[in-house]
Amino acid sequence: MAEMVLTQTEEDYLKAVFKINEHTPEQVSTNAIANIVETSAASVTDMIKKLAVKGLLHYEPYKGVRLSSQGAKIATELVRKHRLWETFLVTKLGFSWEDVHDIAEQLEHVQSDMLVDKLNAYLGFPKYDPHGDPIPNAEGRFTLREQSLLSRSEVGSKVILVGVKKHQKDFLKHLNKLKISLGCEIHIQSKEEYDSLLSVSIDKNYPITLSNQITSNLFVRNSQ
Amino acid sequence: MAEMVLTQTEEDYLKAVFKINEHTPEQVSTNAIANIVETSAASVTDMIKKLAVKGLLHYEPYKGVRLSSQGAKIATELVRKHRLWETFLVTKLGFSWEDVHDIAEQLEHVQSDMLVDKLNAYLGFPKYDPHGDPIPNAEGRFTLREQSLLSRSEVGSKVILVGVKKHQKDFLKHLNKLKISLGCEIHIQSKEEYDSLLSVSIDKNYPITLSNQITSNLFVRNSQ
DNA sequence: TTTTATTTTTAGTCTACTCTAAAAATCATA
DNA sequence: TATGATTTTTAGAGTAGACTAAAAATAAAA
Repeated sequence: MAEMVLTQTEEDYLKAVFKINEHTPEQVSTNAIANIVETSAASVTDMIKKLAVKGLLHYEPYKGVRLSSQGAKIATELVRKHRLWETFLVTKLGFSWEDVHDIAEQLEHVQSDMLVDKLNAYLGFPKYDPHGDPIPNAEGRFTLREQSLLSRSEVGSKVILVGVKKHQKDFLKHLNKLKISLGCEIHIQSKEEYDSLLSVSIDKNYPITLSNQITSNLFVRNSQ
Repeated sequence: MAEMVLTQTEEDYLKAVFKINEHTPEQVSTNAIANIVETSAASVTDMIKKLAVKGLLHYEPYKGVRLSSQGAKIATELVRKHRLWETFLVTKLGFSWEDVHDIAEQLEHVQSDMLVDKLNAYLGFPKYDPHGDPIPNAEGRFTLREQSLLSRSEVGSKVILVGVKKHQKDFLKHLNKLKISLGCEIHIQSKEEYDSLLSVSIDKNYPITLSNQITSNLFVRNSQ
């Protein structure tokens, strides 16, 4: 299987299928893809037929699609590039984590294996991107880690923020305002059973109150 | 004049006109553009009409085109991005100067003013790229410098290599082999009048002989 | 199980960019 | 200045990707 050259659009479709599959391991529906690539269902049908012919995904009319192994490989490579570029933008250029997505979305389509290798080395072979998402290695394997939601943590425990579930700009900016960033220590002081409000101390500062909308979108691990 | 969003193809055409204009300040012919963007003359006619309607270049049928001030601004910005990225690839990622063109050709189309600003700052506001070409500043102005061709230098003089006229891979690789790189000192030992062969010493090393094909493509300045 | 609602696909069309072939204009040469 | 060569433009058509509207299939509700 030689190197297949895809258009930017084709790559975007493959990545969309991959992204949906991260959450639900079932067949991916036409509409789900249409929502992500922001186009009509009819356009999606056209494109997935084309990609199926190229052998990048398996397609059953009215049933949805699944990535083929080759399609998954390409999609994973795109995720790898996206997350490496996000890491570059934050750690080297000084971008804030809420500003890097759209730029990485463009950079990930640049074609050059040597570029990816050298960028990876330059960044020190990072395992996670600025949002705590794992960066697949050149073979497409992810480094997974123990993680759970802050909303599930026990009162009295101390945890470390290792990732965020949502990547929306306003969510990330809100975290900035609260001085919550990757790697910070969160000490859970108390929990209100009725509405799940959590009183927490961030990096030993004066306690603040977090809603469930926040705590159910923060991935943490135990502070050993 | 609000921010005009152009397709990658439109940007490539503008840059082609700009590039041709660097050498000849006349009207740019349809065929000259076709050669650079590697397409047919008919396609070029279509596209330049479109760009003329958008006010990015002045077009007289059968006479050729000139960039409008707005078109020149966009083309200059592309050159700026291209040369900043080339600088990044060489100085930060460790690429060799003959390998960066194609990658920069892709990177230059990434849209983000903030990215360009931060990249520029990260690189330390470079004035010249890895080939010695001047990097326009945010206002589109170039820093020009005293430079002449090595082939015109006098016997006995010492000069510094500040740029290359050709960017072909094989030419640059040949310079690598000869240990000729930007900033090196060239001492002209002797010159053969008949065929213009130059005997030169690079960085005080044992003299080597350079043909006119080499020396007429190297920009130098006097070693004060 | 039939009816209704939703999802997906087909059909036809549009825009951006490309091409080849032929016509028109310009340039070069006798 | 006429004639041939070259360049440029026009005309017609193809591909990629998108759209809307309508038809077909599936899922949900009565």
